[in-house]
Amino acid sequence: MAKLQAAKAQRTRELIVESALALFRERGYERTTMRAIAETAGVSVGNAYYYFGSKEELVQGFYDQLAGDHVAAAAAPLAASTDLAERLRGTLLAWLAVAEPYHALAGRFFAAAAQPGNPLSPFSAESHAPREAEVALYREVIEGSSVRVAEEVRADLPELLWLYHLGIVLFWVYDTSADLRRTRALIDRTVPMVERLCRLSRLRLLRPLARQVPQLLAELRDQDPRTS
Amino acid sequence: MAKLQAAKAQRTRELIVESALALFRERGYERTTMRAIAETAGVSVGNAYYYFGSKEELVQGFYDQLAGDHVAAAAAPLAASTDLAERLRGTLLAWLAVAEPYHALAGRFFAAAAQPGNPLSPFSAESHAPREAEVALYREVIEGSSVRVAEEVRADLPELLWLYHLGIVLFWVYDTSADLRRTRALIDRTVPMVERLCRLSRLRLLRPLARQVPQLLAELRDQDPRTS
DNA sequence: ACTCGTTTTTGAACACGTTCAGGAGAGGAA
DNA sequence: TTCCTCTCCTGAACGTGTTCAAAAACGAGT
Repeated sequence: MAKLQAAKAQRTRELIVESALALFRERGYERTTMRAIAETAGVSVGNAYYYFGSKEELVQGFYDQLAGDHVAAAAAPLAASTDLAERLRGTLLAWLAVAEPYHALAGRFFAAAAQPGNPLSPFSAESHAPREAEVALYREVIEGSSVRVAEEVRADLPELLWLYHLGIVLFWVYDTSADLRRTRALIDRTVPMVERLCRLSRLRLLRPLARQVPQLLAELRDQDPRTS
Repeated sequence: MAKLQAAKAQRTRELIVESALALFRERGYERTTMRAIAETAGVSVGNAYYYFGSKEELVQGFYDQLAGDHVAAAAAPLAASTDLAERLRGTLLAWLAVAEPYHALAGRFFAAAAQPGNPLSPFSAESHAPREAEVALYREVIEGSSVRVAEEVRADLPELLWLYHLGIVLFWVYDTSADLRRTRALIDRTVPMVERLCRLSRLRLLRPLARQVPQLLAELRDQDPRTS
């Protein structure tokens, strides 16, 4: 059966990503060699390149894993409350916990992602899967809450929250404060603002503004070459 | 005389930077090898490494040259008007013209600079010289204008304008529109806003806000490891 | 069981950034 | 001139990311 072979290939692939991430965490990105990754995974260098086009492409595997871990870690806070602010805060803090071991690597990864057209960009076609996972998570954050948002923004709100999440991540990348105090402060300060914005979106006064949101998003989407 | 030797060394140094930049423009950063740079400059690879610690350090030379060219190119518009908006616009457009040949490289350079702690960051100690040249240029933009700004921000305004300049540059890096139409539009749209802010800074009503500016700048300065 | 095409794996080879032990040359002191 | 020292320069060698031709493993059809 072809199933068995495919499963073994999948396992090899995972083994390589796992080895890479472990070594990255241990020694950092630059000081981890492809030879070391291959050896740790018990495969040849060439085999690693069969699955991943480059060393940087291994980071894509990191994104996938991180998104998965985030969804799993957010389950507890999401089960605990229907208050939008609490759900949002819990989800962001869950990400912080999950990403913590990679904080030292984040600068290197972010720098690569910052390059226009780089596949590691969270907006790239290559990042489609983890991006959709995150957006779906934020959809869950909203839909499981007691807040009702304006019709005009409902469809786009999950994506907007994900962009907000990206903003927090950007701050986190540069945050060298002990125990990420400054990032936590940013979350605590901004989550209530976001929640209030969601609530107020239904106010008649703000409807015209709300109506502009999808347009703005559409315009932004035209700028980068993301497929989805 | 030691002067002669030093002059020759300086010339070699320049030769290497010039060769590097020419090749970077021609083939891009990655596809330019240190061997090619050395050969074009007529020196050995080791000699290039005598002057520059790494390939990336050559980019520092690019910053220096760019800042110098920018100051030179801004002289004409600065001589032509005392209107702050025109002076600012002229200075920004001069930068656009000077930087144009490097637009394709900018993404790569920016990505490196985005890495926390990277010497290529415009805020780093290593970028001190070009940063000061740019800040001085914006001081000239203000002081040669007819606008009088509030006492509270006068000292910091050149640096603030430089930060505004950096914002434009960031946009420019990602701008793929024909003839940089979108960046030009951004300049045209924001220059009047900046000018108005400068004028209004003397309004009694805005003084308390103006007073917070130096504090905010000081706080920001604490965040990054820049020396000056 | 044999064959054939496909997927997976190997490891040597290559190109490039970087290092280093040492050589060449200039300037100053005797 | 001769010697010393310091700056400038050389090119071979090393480590690392990446490629590639060939082998091995696998699955399906006969």
